[in-house]
Amino acid sequence: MTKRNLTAPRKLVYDIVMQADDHPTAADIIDRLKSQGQSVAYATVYNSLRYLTEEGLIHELKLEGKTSRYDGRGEDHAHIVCTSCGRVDEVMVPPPAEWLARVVEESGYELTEEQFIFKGVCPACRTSKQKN
Amino acid sequence: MTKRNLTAPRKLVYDIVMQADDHPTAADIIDRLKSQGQSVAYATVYNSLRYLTEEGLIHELKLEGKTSRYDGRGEDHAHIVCTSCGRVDEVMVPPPAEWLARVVEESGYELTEEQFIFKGVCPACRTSKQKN
DNA sequence: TTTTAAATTTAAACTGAATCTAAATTTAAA
DNA sequence: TTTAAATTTAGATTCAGTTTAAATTTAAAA
Repeated sequence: MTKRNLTAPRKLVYDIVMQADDHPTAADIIDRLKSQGQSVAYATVYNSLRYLTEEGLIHELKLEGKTSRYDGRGEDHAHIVCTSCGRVDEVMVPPPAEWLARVVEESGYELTEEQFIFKGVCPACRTSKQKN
Repeated sequence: MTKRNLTAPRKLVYDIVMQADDHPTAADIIDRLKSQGQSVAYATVYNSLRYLTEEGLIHELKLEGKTSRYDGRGEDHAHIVCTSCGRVDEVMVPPPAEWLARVVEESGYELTEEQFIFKGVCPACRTSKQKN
């Protein structure tokens, strides 16, 4: 009758995401649970990820492809994806508040979320390519 | 032996995207081709969309869900999605160049593309909801 | 406590967007 | 022409994610 919150499987999933220093997919999370000897059903992982995202405990990222990735860092922030090696980095420079204000003004929307994705070539790939 | 460019099916797909004033999915494009009496294979539409995207003639948008949408407007620009009705609007206020410069500086990446997605509640949904 | 009903977890089937394959076709240039 | 590379096609395949219905767990009332 009462909504439950951080149930056991949800906590397991949450801990995996928080411990990760990359941006794991649902499949990654299942793998890591398995290698810890934990068994959580496929659908439960997805349900848990949806729950955790709705609660704002983690963030869902739609970067390349159809697979969502998850990020446990507290504050919302932009990401940058290397188109050459697929590496994902955090962008810790926040967007200017003034720009956001203008977007709200111009669109008439009430903003609830922003998702900023940059794409480019990371330093390592740039040097390894030398030319162009 | 030579790379072909705007082949017949690619042109058909391109025209559909350019004529659209919404952001059609691949399935939308196939429907519109059919209703014009044109027949283009499913895979060809995807191949054409990939080609057109790589050439920079159109833009691929990953908004909600797993389905890509396509946009024929020339300049790259941000989008805003209504979480209530699903409506998608263009955001014509460009991000401050100074912010982008700082992102380049901080990340060390060479930027090739930006994808900015705002989410929120559109004016129509806000008024229809009245409260909160 | 015990009972009850709602919420959650589970395994397995299903969905649907996108990719892959191999064959057929088209095209550019020799 | 002839040839070889590029493209199109239909259909099979993949795979992330959702749905289903049954089993389980839980909170709170009795």
